[in-house]
Amino acid sequence: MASTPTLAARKKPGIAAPARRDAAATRDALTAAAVAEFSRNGFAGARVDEIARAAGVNKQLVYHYFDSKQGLYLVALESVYAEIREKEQGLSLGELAPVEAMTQLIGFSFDYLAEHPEFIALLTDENRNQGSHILASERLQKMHSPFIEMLEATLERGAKEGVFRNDFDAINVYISIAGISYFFFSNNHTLSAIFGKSLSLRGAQSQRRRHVIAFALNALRP
Amino acid sequence: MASTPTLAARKKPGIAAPARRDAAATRDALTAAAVAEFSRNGFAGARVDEIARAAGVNKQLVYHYFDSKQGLYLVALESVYAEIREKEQGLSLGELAPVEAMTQLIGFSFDYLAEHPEFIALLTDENRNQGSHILASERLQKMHSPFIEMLEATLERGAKEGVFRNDFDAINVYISIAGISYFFFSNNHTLSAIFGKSLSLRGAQSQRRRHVIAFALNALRP
Amino acid sequence: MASTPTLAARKKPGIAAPARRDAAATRDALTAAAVAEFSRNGFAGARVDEIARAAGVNKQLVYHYFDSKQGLYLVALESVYAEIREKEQGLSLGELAPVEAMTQLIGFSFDYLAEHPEFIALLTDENRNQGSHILASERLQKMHSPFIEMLEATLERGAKEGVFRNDFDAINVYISIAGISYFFFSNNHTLSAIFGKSLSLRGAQSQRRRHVIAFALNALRP
Amino acid sequence: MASTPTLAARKKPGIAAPARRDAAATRDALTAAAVAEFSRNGFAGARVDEIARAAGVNKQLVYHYFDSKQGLYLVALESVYAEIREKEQGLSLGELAPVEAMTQLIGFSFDYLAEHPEFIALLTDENRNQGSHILASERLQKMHSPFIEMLEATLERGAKEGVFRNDFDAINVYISIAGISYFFFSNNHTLSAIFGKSLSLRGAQSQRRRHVIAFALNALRP
DNA sequence: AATGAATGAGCATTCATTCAT
DNA sequence: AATGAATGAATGCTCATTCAT
Repeated sequence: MASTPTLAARKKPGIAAPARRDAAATRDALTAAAVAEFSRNGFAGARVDEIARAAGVNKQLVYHYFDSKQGLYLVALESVYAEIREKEQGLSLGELAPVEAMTQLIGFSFDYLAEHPEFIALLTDENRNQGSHILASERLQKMHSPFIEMLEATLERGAKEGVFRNDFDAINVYISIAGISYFFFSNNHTLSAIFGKSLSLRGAQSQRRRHVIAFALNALRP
Repeated sequence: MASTPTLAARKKPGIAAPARRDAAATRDALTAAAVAEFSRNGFAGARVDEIARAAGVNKQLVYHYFDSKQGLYLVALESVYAEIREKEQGLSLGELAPVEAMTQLIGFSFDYLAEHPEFIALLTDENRNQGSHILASERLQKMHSPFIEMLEATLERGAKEGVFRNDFDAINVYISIAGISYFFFSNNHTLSAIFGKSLSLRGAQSQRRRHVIAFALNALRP
Repeated sequence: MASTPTLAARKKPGIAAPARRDAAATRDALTAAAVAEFSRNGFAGARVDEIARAAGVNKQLVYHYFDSKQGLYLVALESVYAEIREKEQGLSLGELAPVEAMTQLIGFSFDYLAEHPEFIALLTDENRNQGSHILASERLQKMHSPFIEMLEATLERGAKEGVFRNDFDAINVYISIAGISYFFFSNNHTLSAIFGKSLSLRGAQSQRRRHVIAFALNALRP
Repeated sequence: MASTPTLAARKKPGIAAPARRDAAATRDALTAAAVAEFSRNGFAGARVDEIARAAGVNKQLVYHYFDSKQGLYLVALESVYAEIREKEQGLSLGELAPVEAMTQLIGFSFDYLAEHPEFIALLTDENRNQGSHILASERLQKMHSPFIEMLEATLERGAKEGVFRNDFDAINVYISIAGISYFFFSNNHTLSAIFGKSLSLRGAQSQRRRHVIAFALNALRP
C-alpha cells in the first residue's frame, strides 16, 4: 500500500507541499472512506458522493481510479480481506500445546471480529450479493487463509495426543468456531432486542468471549 | 400473517376469485412481495415499484396501506418473525429425555434457517439498520420466543440428570447453537468461495447438519 | 332541498339514525370544507382528500356531486360571492346624508374583508387563474353587486350637494376604496415583515380602519 | 441578480457563448425561470421540471444550487425584491416641491406594478404562505426600502408648508397609496369581470393612473 | 492529478380520478 | 346516496456517471 511519490510531486523541490497529493495517497484515502461508507450502509445504501467527501477529493476521482462504484467496492472488500489475512499471518502457535493453540485460535477469531465491525459488515453485504465480487476477483481468490491450515494442524496434533476428537473435519470446526463469535457480533442488535439486554456492553462482550472458548473447547473434547 | 377471508369474500362460495380483491388480500400480497424483495435486496436496494409489480397491484397501495417504504418493511419484518414464532410454538419436546430434546431444538434451529433464507436476509438487514425497526415495533417486542424458555428448561433438566454442564447460561447457549447454524447459511457464499467448494449443495448441507448437532451436544456435555 | 329518506334507511324502524345524510347536507358540507381548504392553500395546493375528510364524507362524492376538483372550486367561489352579495343587500343607506352613507360604504368594505379572509384568499387565487372561473360561470356573471350602484348613487348625491368631487367615476372610486382596505389584509404578512411590526393585531386593525375612512373621505372632498 | 461574468467567461472575447456555461450564469438562468414559473403558478402550482426546462438546464442543478424547490423560491423572491429596491434607490426627488415629489412617488408605485406583474404575483403567493420566506430570509429582512423614508420626508415637508395634512402617518399613507395601485393590478381579472369591461387595456390603465394620482393627492390635502 | 459543471435515469411519494358494489 | 379499492400520471428529489478543462 505504500506509495511512490510521483514525479510531479517531486519536480519542484523546496517548494511548499503541493496542493495535489500523489495518486497512491488518493487511492488509499478513497479506499478507506469506501470501507467505512460501504460497511455503514451496504453497497446499495452507500453514496459515492459521501465517499469522495470523506476522502477529501473530487468525486470524479472515484471513476478515474476505480471505474465505478462496483470497482471501488471490490477494492474495499479486498482491503479488509488483506488486513485480516495479514493479522492471521502474525499468529504464532509455535510450540504451544494443542489446547493452548486452539484457545489462541478461538480467541483470535473472537477478538478480530470484535475490533473490526467493518469486516463483518462488508462480508455480510457480500453474501447478500451472493459473493459475486469475491468470485470475480482473482486477488481475493488467491488470498488463502493460513487460519484454516493452522486449525487443521492443531486439530490433528490434538487428536493424536488424545485431547481432541478426531471425527470433526477442519472446515466444519472452522465454521462452528467462527459462527459462535460472528453471529454474536453480526446479530448483536436483534439479539439485544430479543433478550431485552444490551449485548454490546463491554461486560457482555468479555463474558461472551469466555463462553465461546469454553463452549468450543468442550465441543472438541473426545 | 395470513388474513382471515372477509365475509364478503366468502359469500359467493364456488365462484372463482373476484377481479376485485379485498383489502386484506391486497395487504397480504404486498407483504409477501415485500418479504421477497427486501430479503433479496435489503431495505436500501429494494424497489417499491418491484414490490407492487410482484404483488400485482398499483404502487400507490403501498402508501395507502403501509404509509411508506419503511412501514412496509416493518410489516415484512413482523411477518417473518410471526412465522418463526408460530413454528416454535409447534415444538413439542414433551416427554423427551434432555439429550433428545436438545437434539430437537438444535435440529429445528438448523432446519428453519435452511428453509427460510428470507428470515436470515431480513434479520441481517435489520442488524445493519441497528435494529431500529425491532425496537420501534411494539408488536415485535411482544413476540417473545418460546424457544429460549424451552432451551432453558431442557438445559436445567439435563444438568439435574448430569448429562449437561450446569455452568452455561441459556442465552449464551442459544447464541452458540443459533450461531453455528446461522453463520453457515448467512455466509454460505463467502465460505464456499474461501474453501473452494460449494456449501449450498444438498450433501454439504446435511453433512453440516450432522456436525452441528454433534458439535453442540458435545459442547454441552459435562 | 329536503331529502326523502331512502327505503333502505326506513326499512328498519326503531333502529338508530341512518348513517347517510341527505344530499343537500353533503353538498353543503363539501362546499364549506372546500372554501376552507381552497382559501388556505389555493387551487393547486388544496387536496381533494383533505376536503372530503373535513366534510366527513367519502372522496368519491366530490366527483359525484361536482364532477371534478375544478367543479368544486367553482361552487366554492360562487358560495363566497353569494355571501358577500347577500350582505351587501343588507346595507340600507336609506335617508343618510352622503358623507354618512359613504362612511357606511367604506366601513362595510373594510369590515367585510376583516371578517372574511377566505373571500380574499379565493379572490386572490381566482386572479392568478386569470379569472377563468368567474368568466366561465353564468351564475357568477349574474350576481351583480348592488354595492357599485349604491356607491354611484351616493357619489352623485354628494356631488349635487357639493360635498363630493364630481370628476371621479364610480368604478375608480370603488377600486380605490376597496384597494385601501383589501391591500391591507391581502398583504398583511409582507407589510408586517417590511415595517417590522404586526399589522394583524386588533389595535393595528382598528387604527387602520380609521385611517381608511379618513383617507377616502378626504379624497372625495371637492 | 445579474451575475458578474467570470474571468473564464471573458477570456475569449468575441467568441460565441460557450457550450458550457459558468455556474453563475446557470444560477441566474434558473432564478429567472423560477421567477416566471412561480409568478405564473404560485409555489404549489409551479413545476421544478418546467423551471429547469425553461432555464435550459438539467433539473438536478436546481437541487445542486438551491437545495430544494423552497430554496429556489426564496431566491426568486429575493431577486424580485432586490430589483424593486434598486429602482427605488433611483428615485431622485431632489429639489421638488412636496406635491411634485408626492406625484413622483405615487406614479412610481403605479408604474412599477404595471411593469412587473411577477412582483405582484410573488408577493401575493408569499402572503398566502403567511410571509414565511420573507421572515426566514436575513437578506430580505435587511433590504430596507428607501421608499417609506422618502414618503415620510415628503409628507413632513408638505405638512410644514401647509399643503398636506399632518395627521396621517407614513405607514398608513404608504399602504393606501400602494393599495390603490396594487389592487387594480392584482385583482384586474375579477374587477374586469364584475364591471364587464376590460381593465387591462392600455386606455383603462392610463385612465386609472390619472385617477390614482388625483385621488391620493386629494386625500393628502389638509 | 484533479476539479467543477452537468446529465439521464431512476426513486419514493402524491394526487386527482375512476371502478365496482 | 355512499363507500372502499384501485389506478396512471405526475412530482420533488437523488444518484451514479460523464464532460470539459
